[in-house]
Amino acid sequence: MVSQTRPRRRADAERSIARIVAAARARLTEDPDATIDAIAAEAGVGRMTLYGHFKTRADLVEAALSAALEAGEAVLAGVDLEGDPQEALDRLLASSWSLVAESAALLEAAQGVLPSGRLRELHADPAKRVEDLLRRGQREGVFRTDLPLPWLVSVIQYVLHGAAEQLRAGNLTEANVAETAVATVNAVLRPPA
Amino acid sequence: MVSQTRPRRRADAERSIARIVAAARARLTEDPDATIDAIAAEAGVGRMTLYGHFKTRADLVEAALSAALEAGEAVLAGVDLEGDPQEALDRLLASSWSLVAESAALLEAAQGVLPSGRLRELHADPAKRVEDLLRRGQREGVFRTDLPLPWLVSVIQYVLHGAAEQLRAGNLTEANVAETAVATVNAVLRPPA
DNA sequence: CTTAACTCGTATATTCCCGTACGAGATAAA
DNA sequence: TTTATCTCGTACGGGAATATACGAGTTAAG
Repeated sequence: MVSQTRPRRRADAERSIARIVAAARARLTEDPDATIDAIAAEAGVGRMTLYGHFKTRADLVEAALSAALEAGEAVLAGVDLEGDPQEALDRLLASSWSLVAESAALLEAAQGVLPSGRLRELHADPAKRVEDLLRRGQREGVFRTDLPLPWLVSVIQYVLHGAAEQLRAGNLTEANVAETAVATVNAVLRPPA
Repeated sequence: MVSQTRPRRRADAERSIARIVAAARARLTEDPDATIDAIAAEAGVGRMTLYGHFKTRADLVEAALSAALEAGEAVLAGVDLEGDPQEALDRLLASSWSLVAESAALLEAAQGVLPSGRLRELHADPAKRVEDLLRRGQREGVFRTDLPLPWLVSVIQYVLHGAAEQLRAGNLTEANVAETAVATVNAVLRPPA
């Protein structure tokens, strides 16, 4: 998964990096412009330690985004995408909606600091998995075919991102946010009358 | 419409202000963190001239947001919202989707610099108009009632904002963006089977 | 135990942006 | 034409954030 360029790395360094990346994911998700200071503080490490592992801000953002996408991949890999596409999508969203929402937020955070090519490259694999499922659903007549596929994928992201936002704002609750998001996505994908 | 605190203001000042506000709307819509320099440059005016009319960044953002919302109000006021709610909404979106998308973007830009109370206050009127239409549609059985009304309003914003974004990215074209956005919104509001 | 790796504080350079001050020149309004 | 307003350049100060430099103390690994 992670590039193993340096064969020797001490255990505490490994731990620090993990905590920094976790902090970056958390912090950047709720504020795309979060300071390096803030991330270091949330990770419980000195700012200089952080710079020891990530020379530039872009490095850190990319690491956070990669970690989130890898986590997403791991979850997606564990979901059964066979059978009825509608139910498969429900399963997928139920188990990964928050991760997808996080990825979308990080993607936005990375928009400015990473070259757009690198961005698309990182995001290609997870997007493709959703895309394939939607395509199969379209073939089987379960999902609408009158709108561009990439648009449908984007709308799913917008909805999940929005759901996370409304949850933070207190307009949705932990109890109903997943249900609401899933119902909305299903409505978007349903073929028109 | 606009407060007339200063009875005497020269015509060229009036013109400058108009150009600055227009530039702010355009610039902030596509980059919420746009620099005052950039806005002044796009307005074709010196930075100091800008400061002559807007003492602080918040003032400028608020002016831009107000202008966009007023423009939206003007358009909304000209749309016939009576009759079948579904068709009324289609009319409304067709004639104002880009303005709503712009307002959403500016709203996001203003999130950090304006007190949230002032923000809600500015946004209350236009939002209410859409909300009323949706409510009427719900009563008449045209729109779904199983999801919270504020959520539906938010989703409309997300979709329109996303459509504008995809248009900028080149994934949608001028020709199909409105149609796509409207179809998506209709799908969201349609009662479930 | 010895070494190399890691942590982390302070200090500093740099950059970017906001906002203010001053003042000279251009222009609209009377 | 006279006057007040407006434009706009240059310059300055402050603040925040990124990134580097140096060095002393701490800790894992052999």
